Amino acid sequence: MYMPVLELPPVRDLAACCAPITREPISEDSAEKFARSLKALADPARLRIVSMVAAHADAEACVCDLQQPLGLSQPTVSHHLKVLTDAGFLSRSKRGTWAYYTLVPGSLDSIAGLLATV
Amino acid sequence: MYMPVLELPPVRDLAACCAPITREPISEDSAEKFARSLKALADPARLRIVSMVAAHADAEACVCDLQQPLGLSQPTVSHHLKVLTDAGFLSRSKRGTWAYYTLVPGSLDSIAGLLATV
DNA sequence: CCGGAACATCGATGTTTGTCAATATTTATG
DNA sequence: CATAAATATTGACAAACATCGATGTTCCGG
Repeated sequence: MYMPVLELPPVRDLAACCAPITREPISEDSAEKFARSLKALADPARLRIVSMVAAHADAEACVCDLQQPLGLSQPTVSHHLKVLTDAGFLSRSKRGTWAYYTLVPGSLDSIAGLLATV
Repeated sequence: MYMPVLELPPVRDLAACCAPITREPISEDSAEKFARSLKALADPARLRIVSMVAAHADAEACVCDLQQPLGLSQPTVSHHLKVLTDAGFLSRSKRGTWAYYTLVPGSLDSIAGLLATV
């Protein structure tokens, strides 16, 4: 009594050069999303903004606070703040004529955590 | 290459809107370097490459291994591998006609660690 | 209600980047 | 040495991006 031979899946030619896969790599979709988050951080001005916000008491800063040390125009600073906010790293609250930006708690950590799983 | 505006505006009135600084934000230089590293990772194809390399037995893969699942041309895959290698995330070793890429141990972790200090 | 202050949005511009086709380079093999 | 295979490099091009000046918008004080 013997088992029927199982048909082999249409595997690609593994013979030549490469080691087998030991686990699934991240999906195309996850890569896309993760890349979007990293892109939001991958700019010197934006990294400094995040750092400056974190360096403030209350982890809070307004545009007027950032413009001069960054050496960038006000529209450019606003642009970067929007990118960081859209990506979920900062949140905006307006009080009077000022707009205060604060770090979203855990947002940086979650990126750091994702890096470990890549 | 375009330069940000260099001239510093006259000292602004600090009185008005903002909380004091509790620690020094990262330097312009560190921001520049860190951004370069993040930029190298901030691309869907490159994240998938890193993941695919890590997913291989021996954490090693050759170009031929990556091209088809990525759905990109061979020159494009080589380009991404070069970016990741120059940034210190992958290392290359050639054996015969094949080029094997492996993860540089700790390189991802060090980026994750830097994120915490921003 | 008017002027000014803080910030956002828009439009334009030069730069960087991701991609591919074509070509060069390197290595093994006949 | 000639050929083929795997990879790298080059050149070109369109899309994305960072930046700024000009302009809109919102809010406060007189």
